[in-house]
Amino acid sequence: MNTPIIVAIVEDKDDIRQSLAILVNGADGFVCKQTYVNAEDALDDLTRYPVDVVLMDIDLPGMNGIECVRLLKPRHPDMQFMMCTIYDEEEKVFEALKAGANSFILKRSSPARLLDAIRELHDGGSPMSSSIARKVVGSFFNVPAPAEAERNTELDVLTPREREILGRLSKGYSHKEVADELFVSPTTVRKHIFNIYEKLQVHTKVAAVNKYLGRV
Amino acid sequence: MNTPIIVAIVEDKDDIRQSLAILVNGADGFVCKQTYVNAEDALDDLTRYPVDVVLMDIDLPGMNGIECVRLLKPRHPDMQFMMCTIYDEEEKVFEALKAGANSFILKRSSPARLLDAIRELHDGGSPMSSSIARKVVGSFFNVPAPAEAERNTELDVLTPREREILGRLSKGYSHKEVADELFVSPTTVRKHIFNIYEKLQVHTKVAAVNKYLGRV
DNA sequence: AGCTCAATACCTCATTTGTATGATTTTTTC
DNA sequence: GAAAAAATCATACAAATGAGGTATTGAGCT
Repeated sequence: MNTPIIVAIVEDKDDIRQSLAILVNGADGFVCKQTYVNAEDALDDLTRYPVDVVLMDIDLPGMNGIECVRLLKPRHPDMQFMMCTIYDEEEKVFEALKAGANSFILKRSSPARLLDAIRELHDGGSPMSSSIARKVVGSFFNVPAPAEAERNTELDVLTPREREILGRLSKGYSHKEVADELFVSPTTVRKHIFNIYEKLQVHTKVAAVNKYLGRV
Repeated sequence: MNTPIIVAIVEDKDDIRQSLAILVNGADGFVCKQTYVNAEDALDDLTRYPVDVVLMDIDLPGMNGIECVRLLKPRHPDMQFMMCTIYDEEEKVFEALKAGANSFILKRSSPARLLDAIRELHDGGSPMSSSIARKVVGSFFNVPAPAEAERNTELDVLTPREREILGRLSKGYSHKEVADELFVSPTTVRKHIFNIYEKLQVHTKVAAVNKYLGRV
């Protein structure tokens, strides 16, 4: 390794901060000489002496980690911020990303994964714990978030064919359009739809589609 | 051991497809019995026989992988799609995620990383190669709420009354039910709905509701 | 004072849809 | 191989819907 990646750590809990520092310093290609127990100290010091990567705890006494990033990022756009948190709270994730954080990982990640992540971050990537990535992807693109295992079990009572038809109804297709696309008679489609209504306990397309898209 | 994760592979190149299948089947807790050389076959078969996780190549002959996801995802919201690609092209990433893809990894990922990713995906995460995550994060605050802004402008052409009525349609109400609730005649409601259709350029309730709920 | 637009309301017509009943053929499952 | 489930199609009727046009009222703007 030629020049090592210079890392700073902002974390109020002594044991975690020291473990992280030991981990980073013990690994080849990484150096951590700057650690801070609060955001105010970090802000002051990192403004003057920037580093490559900052591991930033979110929940800090006084100013929180997100606010600290918001202030530091504009001053040193090249400095990469990796938010470290215990919980993948949705709001915090977005707030942090908007503030300019580049990466977001859960503290329960393995040491090896953490070091990988630091390197990826330094190389221009945005490593994220996958559960956090799900939130980002889901909300940003308005994708129906299935996530939970206990989602619409109601739809399980539908047959594959019924789901197929319902999928097309959800796009605003008429009976006839569905029939044409599936190469069956409109009567058949209507029969299927009728069966779907019975199973889902609804009486209109919109209501059925709402259930289908989990909008109930 | 618990139930294995059922995986399907859509990939036109024989060697890659077979390697992937061997990798998946060779690992503990994974099973892959369904592989497809094109999107059309996958679409047809997976509609009827859904699996847990689909590894989807983007560049396929005929229909591409993104289009395939767009069609399959609404039918089986629980099915998880992992896009596999060689390049991290920005547009494709967004397009795929908007289409409903849950995960996005580069083909050069290691076998171990791939298997990890499949498991994380199945557990509700959205594993992404960090270079791809960077693009997602980047656009996150570059373009402040693009989807919402776009959706809103479309709905802005509607009058408050029209939005009120559309909101009730989105709950599956009939003309008459809306009329009763708003204390106006059904004819009026129909006129409003007609105007809404004209403004939103649609011809059915479901299509209008889709626009209203930003599911276009 | 004149203009525009939203909201209200009615009429007509053709089409779509929801409901019901019944039947045949595949496919799945036991 | 029999039973159950799914998919197919037909006919029929009443209600809901989509597409046109027309008209009155009141609010807001110039």
